[in-house]
Amino acid sequence: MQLHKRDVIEAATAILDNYGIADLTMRRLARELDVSPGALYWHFTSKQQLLGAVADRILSPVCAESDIGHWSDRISRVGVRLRDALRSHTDGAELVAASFAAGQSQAAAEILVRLTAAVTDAGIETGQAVLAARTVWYYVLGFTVDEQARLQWDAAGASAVPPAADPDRDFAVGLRLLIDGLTVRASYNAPVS
Amino acid sequence: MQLHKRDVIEAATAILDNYGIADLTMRRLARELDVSPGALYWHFTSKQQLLGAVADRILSPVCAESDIGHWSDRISRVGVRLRDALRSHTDGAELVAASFAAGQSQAAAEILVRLTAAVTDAGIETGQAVLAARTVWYYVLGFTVDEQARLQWDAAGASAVPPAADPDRDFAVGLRLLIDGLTVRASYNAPVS
DNA sequence: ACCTGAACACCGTTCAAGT
DNA sequence: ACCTGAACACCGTTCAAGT
Repeated sequence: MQLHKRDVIEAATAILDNYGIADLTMRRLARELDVSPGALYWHFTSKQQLLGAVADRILSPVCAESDIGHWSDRISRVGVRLRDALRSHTDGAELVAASFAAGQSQAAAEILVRLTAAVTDAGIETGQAVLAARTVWYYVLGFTVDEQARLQWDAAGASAVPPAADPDRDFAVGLRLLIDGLTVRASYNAPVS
Repeated sequence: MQLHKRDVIEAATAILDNYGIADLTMRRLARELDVSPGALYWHFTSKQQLLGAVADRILSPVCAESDIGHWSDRISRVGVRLRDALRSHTDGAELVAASFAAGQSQAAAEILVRLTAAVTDAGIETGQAVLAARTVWYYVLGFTVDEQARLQWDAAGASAVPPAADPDRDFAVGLRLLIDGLTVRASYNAPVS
């Protein structure tokens, strides 16, 4: 049976979900697929590129989402769906953050474009819109990396920091803070009515 | 000559500055200190703990900073000083982000406390203040990780994404966005005058 | 108390050689 | 075109034994 990119990404996602990012190694992945480690390098030029493909798979439900309505609803929706997508895979936020930093996730770039469009519709000028969109991105990724890290602490039996009572509400607080900030910024650029 | 924690942290910082986080390994560090790798485990229980100590060293100038003035100035100042501290070491942001996620940086926790105090002084209730402080933290770390990652791309000769013309100004935009958001949130809690 | 030496169980990546 | 086998140059961590 021939090895295909899709099979590799699927197997990698399975390891991630079941064992976490620390166990997602090229050798372990090859073993799971019953091939030699070198075989993976026929299909991917590096581990980073492979992880980028996994990141794109994780983010695909966010990209598939419709993008209509008021700008603030669009930002909220992307934020919430993004966090959901990350949380549906063990260490999903960490993997996506790493792939984004390495410039290996096309889907991450696409989500940033959509956030930028929503910010622009709020009435922020283009130059600042990209920066504001990134701020939202950093927030969602940072919050979720943190959230998933705390899960590991609990699993490891570290009861020093108790888990948040209502993480969904906590997440919404920061998101609203950003949207409030955008509303203020936009009002400076608004035409005098 | 006896090996002390301080020497180890100093040597680790030197490797970080000169070669980056990828080269900051326990074995490499031991070689540089002319000891066997096992010797490091007498002074530190794990690599994560050692990196946490390096993170604390990187963040120490931020903790030493005075903390007076209007709440918004205090947040700006911590943000700017934090970014400066991270940027004065190769991969500084990545190292601190990792140590924070692992719960190994005491200095990071202290900075978060200071940010929370500033947010509280803005007139935000305690529960939300911690969340808002974290939002600022995620922003500064996310922005700077990104900024330092782009430096590596340039060094590697990837001219696809041109470097930002004025990163200091770009950084200020996101910071002001957050402060504007805090002002709005605070006004809801403000006593009717 | 502090450190060495050596081992254990791994890594990512490359590449001649096979089919 | 696609993959194997084997190597290269590494990792973090542990622990008996030395001083």
